[in-house]
Amino acid sequence: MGNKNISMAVIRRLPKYHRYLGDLLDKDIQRISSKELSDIIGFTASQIRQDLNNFGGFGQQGYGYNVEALHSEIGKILGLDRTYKAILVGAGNLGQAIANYSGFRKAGFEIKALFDANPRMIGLKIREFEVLDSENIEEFIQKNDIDIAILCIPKNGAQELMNRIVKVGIKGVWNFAPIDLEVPKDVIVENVNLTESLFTLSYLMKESE
Amino acid sequence: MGNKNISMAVIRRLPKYHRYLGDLLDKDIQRISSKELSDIIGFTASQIRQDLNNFGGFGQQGYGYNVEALHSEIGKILGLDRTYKAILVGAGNLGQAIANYSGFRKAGFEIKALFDANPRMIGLKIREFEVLDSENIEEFIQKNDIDIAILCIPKNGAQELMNRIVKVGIKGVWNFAPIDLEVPKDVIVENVNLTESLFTLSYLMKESE
DNA sequence: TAGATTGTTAATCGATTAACAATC
DNA sequence: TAGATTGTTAATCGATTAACAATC
Repeated sequence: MGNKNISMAVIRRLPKYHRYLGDLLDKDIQRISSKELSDIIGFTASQIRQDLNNFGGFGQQGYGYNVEALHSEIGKILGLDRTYKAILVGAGNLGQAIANYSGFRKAGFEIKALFDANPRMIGLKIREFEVLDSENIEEFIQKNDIDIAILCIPKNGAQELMNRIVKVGIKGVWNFAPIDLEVPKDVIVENVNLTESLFTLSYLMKESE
Repeated sequence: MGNKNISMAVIRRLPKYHRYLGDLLDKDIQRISSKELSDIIGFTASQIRQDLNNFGGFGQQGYGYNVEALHSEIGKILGLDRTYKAILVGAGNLGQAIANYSGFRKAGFEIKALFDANPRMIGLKIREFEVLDSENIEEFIQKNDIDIAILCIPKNGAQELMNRIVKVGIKGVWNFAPIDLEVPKDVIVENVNLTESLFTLSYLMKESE
């Protein structure tokens, strides 16, 4: 188990630090102060220093932070230095888009297979994958030591599928189904709820009129 | 301009209330107390009552809340009772998935056209849409009174496109490009950053080991 | 009426910001 | 060394939770 209790607010800022530091690296910028980073990322310098100091003293007084070192450290904190084996369930439009999404492999998530319950999808070739029958998902997970499932399925049946795959050892889920899944506490679920995002946009647009 | 200052934390819970109330409605449940809702949605009863009371006294002492009325009220608060005209830019895998996504029309967002800059995409038929040339985007926005743009494009060029469409009156953006866009303060941007979500999953999985 | 549950105020908790001594 | 900027403690701000009078 990891560090002291890091709040969710801090955790969700980490990928942003990583992205901005990557941008700086692309521009061959070698050092940056919390003040300068504040100017481009939009968090206060104080918050940036607090956030980083949850994980270690990465800076140097009078100098600031070394961009490359900090980028690499945050990468490690995010776990980008290891790999996970994943399967994707639900090979519809969204599933195919995610399967084609390359940012994935970069984060160390290797998709090993695509599954679908629809007979018309099974056997189809998508990218390097043949779509497999969801019936056989437990067997595949066990044989191939899969850690993660990406769920791009409708909410109906999602919890049942979840129960099945958790039973055979799935430890993390990237969930695009619009449902809050119940899982044992050692299983991590990260939700991407497009409808909630869209409704938020709707609210804010209404408010800004 | 809308109500008193509602915090982002509250706003992001509203779509969840709406979804759970919709589920209850489907089950023909007519009334619910903040305590019962707390049990299924996972927020405290106190928080639920605080949240709702930002917008009005929708409950009744000794009774609770009428599910149908509350669902409808939150729908109105979210702006689901009006429609917006939208275009989608970037007709790649993700763009096509979004264009096929029906939750959309339900939220009152009507996609009027798909745009792409890639000559090989232009002219393709996707669903009921022919993919149009991004070159002509300003003209289309003005002629058709478009309010919203859905951006499913790479980060390179995203800011430039943003500048162009803001100039001709776009008021909201659902942004899937992994970049924080600069916009005038009366333009709303709602980001969906898949990489940030994935990195968060990566972090949490590492931590739970 | 008695019981239930809201709406709302007050208390607590946690996150953000400010300040500054330490130190490169 | 003098100047800059961190790491960290203290102060502030905001969000969540608790409590309870109002009332259906």
